[in-house]
Amino acid sequence: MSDVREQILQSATRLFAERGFDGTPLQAVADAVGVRKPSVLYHFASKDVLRSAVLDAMVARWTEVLPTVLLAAAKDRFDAVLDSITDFFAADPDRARLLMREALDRPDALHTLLATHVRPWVQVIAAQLARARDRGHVHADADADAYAATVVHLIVSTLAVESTLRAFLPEGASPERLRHEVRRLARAGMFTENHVQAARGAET
Amino acid sequence: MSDVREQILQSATRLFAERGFDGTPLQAVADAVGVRKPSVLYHFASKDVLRSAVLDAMVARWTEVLPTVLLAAAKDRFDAVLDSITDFFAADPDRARLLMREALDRPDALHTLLATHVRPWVQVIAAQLARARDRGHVHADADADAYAATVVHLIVSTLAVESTLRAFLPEGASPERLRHEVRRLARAGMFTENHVQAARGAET
DNA sequence: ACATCTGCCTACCATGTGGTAGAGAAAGGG
DNA sequence: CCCTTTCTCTACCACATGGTAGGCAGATGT
Repeated sequence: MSDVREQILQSATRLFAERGFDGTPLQAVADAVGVRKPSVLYHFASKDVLRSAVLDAMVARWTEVLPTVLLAAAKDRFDAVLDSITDFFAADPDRARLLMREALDRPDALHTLLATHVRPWVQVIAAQLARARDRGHVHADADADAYAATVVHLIVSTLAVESTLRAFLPEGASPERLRHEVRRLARAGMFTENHVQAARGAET
Repeated sequence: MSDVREQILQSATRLFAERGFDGTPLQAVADAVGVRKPSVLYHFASKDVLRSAVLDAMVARWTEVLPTVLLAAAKDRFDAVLDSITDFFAADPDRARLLMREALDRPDALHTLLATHVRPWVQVIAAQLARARDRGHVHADADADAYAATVVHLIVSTLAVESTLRAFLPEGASPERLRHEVRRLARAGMFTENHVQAARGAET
């Protein structure tokens, strides 16, 4: 495909994530790419089409990466699943910000998109927890579906607003502390005391 | 104060939370109140002033409610603190959405605001955890500051995008399951196995 | 009574917005 | 070689936006 089209998608993703859809004029996208506004509208018939394309591109990369997550999950290695999700969004925080913005701007649209493309994979985590619970490794009162949803949301939303959250940490603290604590919370919410250690390096 | 001024603040809060600042023309605020656009600009010199006023009003209510939280914290009742925060944002999800939007739109501005007005209170939670840890009631590897920041963020962000998160739950599941699981995660992240039960109803 | 102030209005303006029309360069295909 | 297709451009449009100017009714203080 055209190189320009790809650049537009890339710049639009960044700008939408940073300033929001309503806060980003097409002119800004055009400027970022180094092209005129009508050229943007040549590749994407309307601003709304561009928005969909940006989202679709992100979902596409997500479903491209997910087999890895699934593979890890198949081995029942909890941390590998957590890492895959974290890495995907940490690799480009625009993704996390974009998702949060969509959740706020168009909850229904994102609800549909998530239910279709992402929910099956989130349920992998839920199933993992349910299996482990049956074996008595985890908290008996855990709600598998809600747990998986909450943990994924916690990872994504924390990465999305990391810079703001640092307001609660001592001056100059590294954001690593937040990410580390998110992992600890996710583990502590799943495994009972005796199995936290075991889960860390190897299997559940 | 003028009744209209109050109504403008109220409508603007709701609209900014729902559609975002950039997605809300002053005309929409005026319409919601049943007044002409210049009247809005009479009470608030510019749209940006209105934005600040909306945020300030929310922070004001927050610091109005917080003595209750502090009181609860003074008694070291963990759940009471959790409840106070949850209730404040659940009472009006616009607050949660507004905060998340600000975190995305103007991270630096919100960072400053939080560091000034909210951080002291979040540290109450951190201190609570630190104290309990010293007594051996909680996970030894917990990062008090990061834990408090993460838990507060988890509560707020979950309420902000609750409707979207339900995409991960079975059709027709109640959002209560999410809120419940958030609580369970917060507890499990703080207390060691033997003390979770104790913390639930009474003291740490 | 008068002047002043408050609060809301109508009318207007400059600018920015998403989007269209249509010309022209470049490249490929017969 | 010419015709068509692809892509980008200039020029433009209708409209919404944040904001201003100034008038006008009613309350208030003297």
